[in-house]
Amino acid sequence: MPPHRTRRRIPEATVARLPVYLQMLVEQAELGIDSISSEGLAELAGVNAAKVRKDLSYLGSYGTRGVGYEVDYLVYQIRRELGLDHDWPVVIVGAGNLGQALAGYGGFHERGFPVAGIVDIDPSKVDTVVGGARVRSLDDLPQIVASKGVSIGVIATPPMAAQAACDRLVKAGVTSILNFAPTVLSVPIGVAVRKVDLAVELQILSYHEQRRVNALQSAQLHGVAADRGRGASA
Amino acid sequence: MPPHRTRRRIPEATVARLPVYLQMLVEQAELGIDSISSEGLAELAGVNAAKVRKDLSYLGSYGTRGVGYEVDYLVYQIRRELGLDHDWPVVIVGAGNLGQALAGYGGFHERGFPVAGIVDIDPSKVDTVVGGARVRSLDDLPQIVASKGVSIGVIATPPMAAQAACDRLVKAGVTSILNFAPTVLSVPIGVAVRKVDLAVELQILSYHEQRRVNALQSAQLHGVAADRGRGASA
DNA sequence: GCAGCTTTGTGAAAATGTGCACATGCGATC
DNA sequence: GATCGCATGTGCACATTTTCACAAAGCTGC
Repeated sequence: MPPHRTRRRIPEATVARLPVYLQMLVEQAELGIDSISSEGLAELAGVNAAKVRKDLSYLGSYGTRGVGYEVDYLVYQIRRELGLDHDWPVVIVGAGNLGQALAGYGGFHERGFPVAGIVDIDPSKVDTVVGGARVRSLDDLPQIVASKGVSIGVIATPPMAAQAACDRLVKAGVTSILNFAPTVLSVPIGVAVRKVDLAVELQILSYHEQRRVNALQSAQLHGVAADRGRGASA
Repeated sequence: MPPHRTRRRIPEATVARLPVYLQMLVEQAELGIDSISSEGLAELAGVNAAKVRKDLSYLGSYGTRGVGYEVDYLVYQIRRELGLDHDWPVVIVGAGNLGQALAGYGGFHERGFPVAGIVDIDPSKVDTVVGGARVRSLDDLPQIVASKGVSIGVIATPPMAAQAACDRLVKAGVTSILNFAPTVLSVPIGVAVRKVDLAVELQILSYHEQRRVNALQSAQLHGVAADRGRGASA
């Protein structure tokens, strides 16, 4: 048997939930729990138990019927599947408000994504120290990426500069990008991009607030009491 | 006809894309463009043209066949549907790294979400000034929410404190929550929650990096040249 | 007013994701 | 070592989302 066969592809929706399971499992492990049922994990993760079982079944049959899953082993398997059995250094482009907060955010290193460097195009920011890291010039990007083996870049620039930052990251050899700028990036095929847009999140909430208001008005008009709204959505 | 009939429900996937369209449309408007086709908008937003048309069709028939959509009018309609025809003040709980960055991030106010206040439980942080706002005590939360008409809360606390922060927000009358802590919040029915977990985003990218590596190894083993990887995903 | 070109709006099909329900298999107990 | 209870793993039906393909409709020029 080959040491690591390329397994059947895992559905994207499942990939997005695995990190949440992982988080919960690690917490349980720290509490000394060594076995957990799909139902227990489902409750912690805020999803349906059947979904947990189906998700985990993509990894293989790692549960024991009548018992549940061994926490440590599951942690190991999810980590392996997500490629978290080693660190992935990241480089941050943009040392503004957000970039500095990210660089100073301990959670990155703690969860396997040490900050290999933070760069900015503005010479007045270069050599200042934020979150324990010295800001370096954008021109040092290729050198940082190559020497530290970085494959993930984080864009925390103003929107206008995001595409340029992206291009330089890609040219330097980065193959995955986390984009905080409210911009659609264009990248060559083979480069993965994920976008986090804080304003978009708020606007989605705004939509739900708006509906709530409309529903209330409508209920008053028609003398109805209901509006169950929407429950929590992870 | 009532002034604003409660329209057919818009699919969640569409709601999540409308803010992106809006962003692109506003940019086009600023460039002086006053008409755009579904194909043009699709390219800007990084999606498929059919999807744009279907998404917009949930708002109503606001396009002109053979011509396209009038940018200004579409901006108006999307804004109205998302409830962005007025501001939604937000309150931030947690004045750590992230909370401070969020308070100082101009994009919120600019896009209709002024920061009505930032609170922290730590007395040593209270009364310090971050991003132009004075940090206030967590105990002032009800007063801030009531006086400023806040309905959206942002949680930027450490994970351990997130559920407590959430409970206090809900008790103060907040009905939508944006959670940056890596925790699953439990809220009463009718309260909307969205979660942004930076580490989760990185872990999803890690999965794709991992697959890339596996695919490369596998290709080498079998003498194959391919690995088209995954293109950009918004 | 009609022909031709363009682009919307939308049924219908395909793909993806979710949740139920239950057969299967494992451990415990006697 | 046979029986029982319990939780996994999965087939299947249903729901949601995406994509295709095309008729309907508007604008232009003759």
